[in-house]
Amino acid sequence: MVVSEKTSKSTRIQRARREEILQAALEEFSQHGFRGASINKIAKRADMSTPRLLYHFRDKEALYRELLKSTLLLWLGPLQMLSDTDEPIEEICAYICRKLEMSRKFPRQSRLFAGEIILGVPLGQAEVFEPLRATFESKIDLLQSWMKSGRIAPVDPHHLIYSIWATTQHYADFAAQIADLSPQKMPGLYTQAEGVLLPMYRKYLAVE
Amino acid sequence: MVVSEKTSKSTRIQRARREEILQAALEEFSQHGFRGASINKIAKRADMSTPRLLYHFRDKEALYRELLKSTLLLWLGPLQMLSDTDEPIEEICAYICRKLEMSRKFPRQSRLFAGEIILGVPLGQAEVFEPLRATFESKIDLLQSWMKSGRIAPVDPHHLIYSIWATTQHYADFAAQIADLSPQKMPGLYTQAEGVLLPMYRKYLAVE
DNA sequence: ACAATAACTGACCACGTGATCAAAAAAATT
DNA sequence: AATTTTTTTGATCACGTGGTCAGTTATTGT
Repeated sequence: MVVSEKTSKSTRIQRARREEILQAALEEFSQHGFRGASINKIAKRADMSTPRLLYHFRDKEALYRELLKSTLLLWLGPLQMLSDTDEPIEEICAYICRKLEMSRKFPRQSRLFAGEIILGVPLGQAEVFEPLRATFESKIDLLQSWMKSGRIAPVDPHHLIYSIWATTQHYADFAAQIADLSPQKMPGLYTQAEGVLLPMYRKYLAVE
Repeated sequence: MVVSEKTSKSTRIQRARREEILQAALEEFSQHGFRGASINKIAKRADMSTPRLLYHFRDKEALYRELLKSTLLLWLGPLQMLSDTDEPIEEICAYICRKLEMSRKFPRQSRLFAGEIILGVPLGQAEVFEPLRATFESKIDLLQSWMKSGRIAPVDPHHLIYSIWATTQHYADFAAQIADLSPQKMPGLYTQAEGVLLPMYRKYLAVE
């Protein structure tokens, strides 16, 4: 029987193999994008034959889709944690820190996500962004409420979030460039980044 | 005779065909990265046969390399224009505007460049960043001189530039995401972006 | 222990890939 | 007009791609 049909019962051996495959797939897809990646090479990386891989995942797209799904969840985590508080500026700073930590800890996932958006859309773009939309819009509302009550400076909330995404993800997505141009080596970079970004947003959002 | 050998004499027909090919190649490479792109499809896009394309460019890599070279030059332009002045903050704001305009006018080039850095490095990364390094470091020096003379607030100049790159390029590279999440449609977005970014950097760099 | 099912293998397929080459057509040079 | 050189074509190549399938081995529940 084919794996994907009986969704409920999944053997531990299934879970194990799938995990190995996903690990290898993350490496390949994040390095070459959907079209540039090869399931043969993914199989080789996971130390198994291609048919064996295809026994656990129906096809290339199913594998990619699953990987992207979990990545999106990971990506969304820090944003979901953003919640109402008395000190919204510190809450936003905490969000920035979480995003920076994501870049540091999961650079491949960040690049996979970036690749999916930058490169042409292999699977329907709506499907990818749909779960993001709801969370995003609720947080936009939250920011606006903070602005209306005068707890942070009034700023276009959409672009505020875009700029936070941009600056934080940049350290994972463009790591190669940054590594080449920075005198400091990678570990210290993230502390420096915090040192620049946090004061910037504190100043920007402070209401005098 | 093969085209690439006689570098000096290039027929007008050569220039014309090469331009057509480069145009099609930009489309393909920016959408799928180096490995994901196909010279057959590039040829089809340029409305010619594959051998014909390969008569004008030795191989896939030569085509990609040339495209990337000109893209890097384009990318570098705005940075090179950054020069010493009495009002360094306005100079930096002008740089931000130039970068935003690049994102608006040349999104495919921006994505090509991003793809080259994010995805694994097909050609030597050093080769790509080498011409960037010199300009970058000289501008770092310029920023530091402004800080020492107290004309802008003292901030890590490297990360300052990274953040500008990130926020401005983001609008081209992640256009799909932004288009999906923004209520406003594309033309107005860049004006809004300016409205957010310029005040932010003005506040951040202002010396009270 | 034994049947049933899950997990895996090796051979194989059609197709797209990047690339080559001899020969023909078109342009440029004389 | 004749000749050389540039440009283009069609056929062809070896190879890697995503994917299938019949048959074999391992694992599981009874």
